[in-house]
Amino acid sequence: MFLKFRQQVIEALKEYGDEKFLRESDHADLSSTIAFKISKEKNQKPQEVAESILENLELKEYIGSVEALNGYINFFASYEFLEDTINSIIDLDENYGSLSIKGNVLIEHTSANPDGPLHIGHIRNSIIGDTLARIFRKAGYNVTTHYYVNDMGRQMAITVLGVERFGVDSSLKIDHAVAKAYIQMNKFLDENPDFDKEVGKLMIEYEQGDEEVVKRFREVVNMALKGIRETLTKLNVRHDEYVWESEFIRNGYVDRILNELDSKNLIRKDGAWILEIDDFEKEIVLKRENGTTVYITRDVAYHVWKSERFEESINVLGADHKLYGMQLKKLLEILSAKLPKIVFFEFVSLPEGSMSTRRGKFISADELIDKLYREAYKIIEGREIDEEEKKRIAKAVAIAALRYDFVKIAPEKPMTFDWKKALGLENTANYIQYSHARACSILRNAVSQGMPDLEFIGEICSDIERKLVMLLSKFSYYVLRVVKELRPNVFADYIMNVAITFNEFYRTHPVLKAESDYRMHRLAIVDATRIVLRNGLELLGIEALEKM
RNA sequence: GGGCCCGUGGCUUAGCAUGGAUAGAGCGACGGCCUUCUAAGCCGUAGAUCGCGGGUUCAAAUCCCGCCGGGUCCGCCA
Repeated sequence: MFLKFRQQVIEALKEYGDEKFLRESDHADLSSTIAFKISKEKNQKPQEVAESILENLELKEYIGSVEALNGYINFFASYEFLEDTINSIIDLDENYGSLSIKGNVLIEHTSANPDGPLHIGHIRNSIIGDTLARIFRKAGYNVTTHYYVNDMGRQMAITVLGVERFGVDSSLKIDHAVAKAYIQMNKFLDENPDFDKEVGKLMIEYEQGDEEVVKRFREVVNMALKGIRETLTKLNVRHDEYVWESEFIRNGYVDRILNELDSKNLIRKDGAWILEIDDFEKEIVLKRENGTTVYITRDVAYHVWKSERFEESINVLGADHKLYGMQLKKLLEILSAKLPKIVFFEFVSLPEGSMSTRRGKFISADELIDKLYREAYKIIEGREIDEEEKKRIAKAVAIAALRYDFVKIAPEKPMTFDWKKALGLENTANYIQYSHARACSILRNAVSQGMPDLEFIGEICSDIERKLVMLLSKFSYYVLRVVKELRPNVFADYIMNVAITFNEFYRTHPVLKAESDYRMHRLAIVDATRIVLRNGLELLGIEALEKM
């Protein structure tokens, strides 16, 4: 709805309606700074320019009033806008906030090596990727999500050998058991450098598609994947497909792109196959001297494959892959394939330094989820709710806290993990869930008292109610911002603001005890807020609990 | 050494793209609020040289240059 208001403001401003000068502000529902710009060109005072623009404005139905103040042109929404906002939220219900942008988009995220469990760095990727996928769907896109399984690397050969040599510890969750074998095998390799030959041999055999070896890889990769998938499910993260990189060797795409590059005379073959392009600072190896391909070769093939099937694609990658991302795009450009948009996020590190699966230095997502669950359970332990319900709530609260803590931080900010902060449950996500539960509670009580019709009345809105309704109107505006900016944190922030403003309303505006018109009016606001919070939490992959 | 990213109250952080009206929020601290729709809540108070220095501008957290601190990349690794 806010987008409609915004559109009307742009139209009203006519030749001055450049979006670049529109600002959200505390002083107005929308304001334009265009007068500052023009005053410079015309050598007039901003306020005078603003006033003269004001005189020629053509107001639309959703613009209630306009003022020129300190050089700003301030727009205020009309009662009609407020009423249409509340009515459309209640009418559209779970569809409120949707947009109708069309397009097929592929979102690839997480894609952690199947050599152990997901750790808290991986899940930053998962949470950003999954939230983007949800928001893109809300925006109208046809979204497919992929987990790209790196089954071909050196680390996988080591993992396979590790599992075979040391077995899997059945007392552990399967992916943790795989990591244990992987760590042991790395240690073994450090102590027995000769054994490295075996690793190389296995890699070659796997790439050549040796049936027996493929079976061995599949078994181990699937073990890790099974555990990883369980973790992702707990996090409410689902991938439509798991795409194995070896697939692109087997289906001919790797050969295809190598031939294409070769036919352009871009490959120097001196043992290894090396890409020759002048404008790049580093040479890129595409095939090792032993004939096996490297990661980027298969990944380029995968992206060419993507490019043939999807209109757009988005990758979520750690910031350590920035140079890699440029190399990948460069190659795709040469091959005339569509380029992915890449969302980079900075590292999650531990106070003592960065994480490493190989060295066994990481905090697993499972461990964090487990500890959060126990914290959440402690809070409701003593309450009179049945046991199953308690567990369900504790689980939802734990995942909410976890997802929100990650999604709220702008991707480009580095994070340092801190147990004490991570386990604090009396803030952020739970506050939003709590606000939603509160709204539900009011509505439940209203129903039990015989619910009247809901009827929002623009004229009787208090300042706080008005502020809340304006905020509710901005849902799709923020959906659109995330789609354009690929920064899901701005949506997380928006939902938090709705919750904060709702609580401000809750405190100062009795609903059930209010008199006739006010009661209906406020119940409509509560219901609309409930819908916005619920739809918003859904986009964040957080369960909107009705009771807490 | 070169590239990229980050640096905003004690802590975490929004705002930076597109310069503009008092730098917004949460945690923590301190003081208060449960005979009133869920206290996982609410109210109040204290707390900021927006890393440092220059520049552009009527106006800079925001743009430009230099520097400092932290991270990261620069593999026939993935």
